Amino acid sequence: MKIVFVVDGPLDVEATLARYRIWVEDPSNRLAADAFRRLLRVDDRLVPYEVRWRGSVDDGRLVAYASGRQPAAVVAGIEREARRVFGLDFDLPGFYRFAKSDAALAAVVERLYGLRPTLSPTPLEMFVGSITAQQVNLAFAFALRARVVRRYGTRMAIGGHEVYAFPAAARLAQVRVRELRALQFSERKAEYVIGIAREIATGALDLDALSVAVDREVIDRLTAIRGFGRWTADWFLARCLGRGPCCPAGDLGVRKAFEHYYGRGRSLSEKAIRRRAAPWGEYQNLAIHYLLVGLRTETRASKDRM
DNA sequence: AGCCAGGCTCTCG
DNA sequence: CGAGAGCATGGC
Repeated sequence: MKIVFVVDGPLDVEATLARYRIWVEDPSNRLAADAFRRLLRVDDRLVPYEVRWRGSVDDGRLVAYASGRQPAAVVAGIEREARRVFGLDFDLPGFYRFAKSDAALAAVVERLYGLRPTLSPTPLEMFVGSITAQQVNLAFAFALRARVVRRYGTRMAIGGHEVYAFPAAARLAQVRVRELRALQFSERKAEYVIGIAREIATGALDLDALSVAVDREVIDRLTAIRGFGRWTADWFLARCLGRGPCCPAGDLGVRKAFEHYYGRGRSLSEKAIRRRAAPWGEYQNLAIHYLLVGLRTETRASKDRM
């Protein structure tokens, strides 16, 4: 089975997928030099696939491969996940035209041409990632999540490369708090992870309904769940649903980015950040991603020079 | 050693 | 309500 993707607008694959290299390795999203590998979960089946890329930033093509013939549901599932991981549904050309009106954005956009946000392949991965990332440093957060994947996920091999399926909600719903404590989760985070897994497994949280709900409803629905605050809801809108007009203004990284690009070294309040981002409308999500990566790569570049 | 990490809940005034 | 403590651990 083979799916060819025509990319609308520029795509810098290395920059877009860099997040899979920077911190701890993600066992369910394996990035090698030549391909991205993952397992698609369809009902009770796991289907290995890989995505390769060729061409330039401005004229790139992606091709997804799975073995043999596959039913339509599998083909559609792989296509959907790949589009998410590579950020293919973002309107980069429109954003670039818009970014010219803002000096800070214009400069960052030029330097990071072809960068796209990566969307979480599934909501559960996003939720578990968010819970682990609450309050602690990101390296530790990714390590925690990777432990969950290795402990409760299903291991398979794709062309000699080890890949884990992210654990199903039903599996995580059965986990005991003390098991996660052994993986160095705090009592609270263990409860949150098991709680959201149960909400999904039982259908109490309707993911299909959530994916089409308006932003305000998504925020209200998610923040009603224990362990889910505004920060988690905002990032879910941005990095799972791919909504344009969202602004995780409480995020530490976002606050640092606004301080750097718009505060002349002075920090902005969460309210002030929302006020500043609101006029960006549909492009808030993209703009904030560029500012975050912009600051991170700027810092890194200046460190390398020293 | 001590403070801070891409927060959230719970309690108290 | 808004502020403040507590959470658990790793890195500097």
